[in-house]
Amino acid sequence: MIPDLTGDVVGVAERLLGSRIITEFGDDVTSVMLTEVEAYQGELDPASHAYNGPTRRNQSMFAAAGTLYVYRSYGIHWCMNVVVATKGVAHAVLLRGGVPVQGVETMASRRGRVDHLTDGPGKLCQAMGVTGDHDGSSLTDGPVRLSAGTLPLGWITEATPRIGITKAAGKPWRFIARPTAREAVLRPK
DNA sequence: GTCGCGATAGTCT
DNA sequence: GACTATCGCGACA
Repeated sequence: MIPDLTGDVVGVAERLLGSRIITEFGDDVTSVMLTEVEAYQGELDPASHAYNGPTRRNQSMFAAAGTLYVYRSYGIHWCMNVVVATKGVAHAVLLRGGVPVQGVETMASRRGRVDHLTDGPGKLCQAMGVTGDHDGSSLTDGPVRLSAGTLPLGWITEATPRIGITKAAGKPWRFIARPTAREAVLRPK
């Protein structure tokens, strides 16, 4: 079941915390619970790739809600976004990180290490095997799927300024989920 | 734990 | 030709 992607992209981003991303390539199945996302308001948002209108790179951002947008960052990393809003409106939620739920060994194999598997946008894509080949695919019935979910009890969410950008950096459109101190024992290392 | 820095290549101007 | 929605490593605390 795909989460509700209607309404303002900022609200959608916050609601996506706790949802699961699932990838399935042959026998390799991985899933991650989202704990860090950012909202981008397309052509209204100077920090968005879509601010200057459609280009070759960002065209799938203009597709309908539930489309996957994958782009290359710094020439070497892949980053994935969930496209929100209607066709022609380039709102999207950048998936920055999560905690491994399923397929940990597969992710460790892809990453070449056993820790810090999914705690950054580039790492998340590498661990889950997502590349530019999947740009524009459907999150409902493609190899990369989005499934509704909720955060564990005792987890809190907070809004902070976005990271790693130079324009409109002050908008509190980055959402992070984390255990409260009492639940910190559950926190992955 | 935090901070600084270099690598790297696709995309846009 | 410049820029980038990052990562991983080493230094230091």
